[in-house]
Amino acid sequence: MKIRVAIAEDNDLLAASIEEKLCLFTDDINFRYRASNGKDLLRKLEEDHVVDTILMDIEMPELDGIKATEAVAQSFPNIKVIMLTVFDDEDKIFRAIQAGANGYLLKDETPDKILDGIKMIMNGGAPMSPGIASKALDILRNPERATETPGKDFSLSKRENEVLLQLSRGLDYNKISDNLFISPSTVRKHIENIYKKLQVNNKVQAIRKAYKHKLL
Amino acid sequence: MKIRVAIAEDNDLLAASIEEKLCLFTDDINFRYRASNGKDLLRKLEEDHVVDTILMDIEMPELDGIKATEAVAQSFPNIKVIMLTVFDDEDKIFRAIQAGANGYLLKDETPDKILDGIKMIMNGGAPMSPGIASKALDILRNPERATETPGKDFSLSKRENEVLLQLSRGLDYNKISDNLFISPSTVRKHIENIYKKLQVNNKVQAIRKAYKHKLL
DNA sequence: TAATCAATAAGACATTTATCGTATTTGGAA
DNA sequence: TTCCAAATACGATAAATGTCTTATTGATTA
Repeated sequence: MKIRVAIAEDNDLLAASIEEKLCLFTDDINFRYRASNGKDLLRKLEEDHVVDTILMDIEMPELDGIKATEAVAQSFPNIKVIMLTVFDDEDKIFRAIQAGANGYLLKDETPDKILDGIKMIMNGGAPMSPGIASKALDILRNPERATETPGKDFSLSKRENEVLLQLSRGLDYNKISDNLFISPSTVRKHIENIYKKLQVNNKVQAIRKAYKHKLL
Repeated sequence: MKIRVAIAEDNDLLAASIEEKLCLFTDDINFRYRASNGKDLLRKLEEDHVVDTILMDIEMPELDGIKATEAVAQSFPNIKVIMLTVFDDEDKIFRAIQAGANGYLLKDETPDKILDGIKMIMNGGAPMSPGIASKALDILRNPERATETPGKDFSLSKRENEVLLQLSRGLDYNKISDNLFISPSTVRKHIENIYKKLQVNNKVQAIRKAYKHKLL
């Protein structure tokens, strides 16, 4: 079966050229659609998420490739993301991988290398341009660098932390309000504020994020 | 302020005697109520959870002290539980502590020791009869023993595990159904079955339990 | 002193969840 | 081959949750 691919790239010419080259090169690939930015991509995925791999540019208006990758990994864990970009600095690589990218190729890669990458990623591999791979290893050698993500400060208030703790125990609003001696309305408001601060919109996501950032 | 105490004990005479002795002995204690079994206790707590400490017997009809302790720790994490019982075998001690008991006293303890225990527990201590304490240490010395709880087999099916994984990522039913290519109804049914098998009744509890037992 | 912020509380509304019951299909075990 | 568990699916209903708005109080700070 053909591998279904989508591409997120704001430069029309470049997107068309990649698409064209890949299609000329093989017929193992089924190009589903192209999005011109992260927001566009997410919108299209909501309608038609039946895609195996996304070629993702980093620099895009509206919503950049890293944030988009984060959203894709969150909502569609089955979809593999290959960053396809001109940037090769450690920071970008690191952040892309943290966001959930499964591969990282440079745009000057030849079409057959890109095709290899797509196939590799479908087999659970992690395609990377040579330069990228070694930088990735550099990052791995310095675990302090990798440890800088957690411990982020969302400045939850004391009360919010208490509520969060109770939330994480699986209690509902009423039980929490009983335990903290405040009204259910207040519990709701606290939770609403917690969601805003953590940028999530349900309990499980809040707890996950809190764990990840060592708030729990 | 007086310490509010409840007692769960199926033997009328014994319960009355403990209550009487403690009240005679001091006026630091405010006896709220007595329950004659675990179910009764939980019912009374639902109405009036404003209790600081519960003296809990292990052997009780309807719902035993260990299960009741589990339920209390789950729903009212603020309430401290002191097991007050004649059993001193390692297994009971271990399971009581696992269930969330904060102290473990033998029934032949003198009233003033019990009173000490109640005060100690309110200060974050862990009152234990001497024999119990050393057995508790024995258990701690054998971590394998302590590790026997997890890894329990809830025999979730393959599909149920997949659903559980998605649940743990904070996805809602629709997203999960998209990702697994099944209808939302089916996702709901799977989750219903997961809840039954894990004996929980919401997402967060399911995820907690799954983590605890290494299903995730 | 005025401006903020944390904590409290409530109402309204749409959406999501949790719990039932019921039913069909399918692959493997007895 | 019959039986069963697992996976699929739908409907109904009540409860819980998520989102928004508005408002009061007390503490802190600019």
